Amino acid sequence: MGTTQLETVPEPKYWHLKTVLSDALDSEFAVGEILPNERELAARFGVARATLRQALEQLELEGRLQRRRGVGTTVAPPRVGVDVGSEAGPHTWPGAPGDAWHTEEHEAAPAPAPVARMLGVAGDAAVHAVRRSRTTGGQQVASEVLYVPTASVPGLAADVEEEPSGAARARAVLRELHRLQLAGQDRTVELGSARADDARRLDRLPGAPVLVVTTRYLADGGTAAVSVATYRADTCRLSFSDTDAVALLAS
Amino acid sequence: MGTTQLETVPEPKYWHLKTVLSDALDSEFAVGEILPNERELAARFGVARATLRQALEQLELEGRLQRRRGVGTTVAPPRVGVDVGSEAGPHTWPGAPGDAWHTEEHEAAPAPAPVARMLGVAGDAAVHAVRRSRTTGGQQVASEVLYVPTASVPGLAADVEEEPSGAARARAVLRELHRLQLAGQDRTVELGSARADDARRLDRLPGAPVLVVTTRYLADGGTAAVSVATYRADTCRLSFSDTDAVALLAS
DNA sequence: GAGTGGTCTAGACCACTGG
DNA sequence: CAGTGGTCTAGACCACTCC
Repeated sequence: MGTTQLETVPEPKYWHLKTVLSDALDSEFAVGEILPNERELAARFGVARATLRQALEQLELEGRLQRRRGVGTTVAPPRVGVDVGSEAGPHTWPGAPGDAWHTEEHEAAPAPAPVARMLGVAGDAAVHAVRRSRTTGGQQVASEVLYVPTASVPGLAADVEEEPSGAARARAVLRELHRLQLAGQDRTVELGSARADDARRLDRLPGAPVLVVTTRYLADGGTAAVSVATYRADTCRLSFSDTDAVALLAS
Repeated sequence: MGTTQLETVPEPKYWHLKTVLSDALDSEFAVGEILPNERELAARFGVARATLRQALEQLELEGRLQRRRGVGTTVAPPRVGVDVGSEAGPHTWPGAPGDAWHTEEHEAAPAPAPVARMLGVAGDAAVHAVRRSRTTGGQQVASEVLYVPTASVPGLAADVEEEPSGAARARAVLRELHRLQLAGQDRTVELGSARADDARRLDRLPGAPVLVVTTRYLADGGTAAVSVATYRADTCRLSFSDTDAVALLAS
């Protein structure tokens, strides 16, 4: 037979396409530049649009491309590193002076089931939900909800609920939380997909990939609060530098 | 007009389908159970198979489902938490006694460009590449390559290169690395897609979503080694517990 | 060989952005 | 309004697993 190669694993078209595009991105395009539209790219490579889109999806997942409906596909800047491990020194409460977040909203509502379990409260018990957001370089990169059981803020004046501004109520909850002695914290990171509300806030479509950082704040031998922060997975690189290392690099 | 609802945002079919399936998964299926095949599910919901697949993809990304070619779609167990922050106590070298990894292979080759930059070596300079793997509950969850510049292991006997067993060579490199004083480390986490070789090792298809953990090991005021570990994003939840917190919870 | 998920096609229409 | 990416369809064939 005339077979010149033993094709042990026939590479899918979209996979090959991805590497070709990736190389082209490195050599022929500048950050922010607009690519030809999908119909033209598909024609140029001789594939169906769906196949081309499969390759673009991968590249977007890797943070190489940014696609926006009605606009086009652009070359994405390198991912930004966002500090998660030592925002304002280790072992500080959220909302401590100098942290990277903007306090936005407050609501009293039941926590999601897994969070309620971590807090050790009933699934239908109302807790304080403080929403915060984080921006880097003018871009919104994360959206967070901090769940604080009422038991963690016993001194909170009842009349703050009357306060019309959500941000003011939120700050009051944080202030009260800071009275507790923080004993430690405990973080997990996992992949998720953006719910509709987070997606809107992060300027993405529902289902967009996000990195979910769940932090448990420990005090008094129990869990005093839990925060769930969702970061844009396409544009962010989470950084967990330990403080010794940071000092060392700076020196 | 007779419009009963203001449809501000018409929900895509696959998105609605996802929530329906997600609820069904919670209430009607047990972990490990096999779902009806894609053609039947599509018919049952009255959508094209591609649309059904879009919903399944999302659920797989969230770790709710597991799909295997030639076998079927099964309900996935909850994600396993894998400790990344304090494997064998903080500030220990990789390969220290008691860590969670299995040392497998060694190769002398140039490091990828970004790693070479971090190490401060030329892009084409050969470095030691030590491959390790990590399993949890019989399942391979991560695959790692540790890059060690020759300058970090000056005492390494030249004749280890003759050693036929890759694992033995790898262990020799680690042993020599442990002679250095570890000053600190610095970690980042980002989303990536599995390259062909990692995909095979992790029993996934190329392009599968992975969490890439890059660790920089600092010694002597510089970067002594860099490790790049890829974790299965569908089955893993990375945990960065600080040691105080662990002690507190155990007590 | 039968049945599964994975890839691919060629088309259509929709939602959104911008001039 | 024209042009973009996002959704959806109905079909085909392929690669893989297991009996």
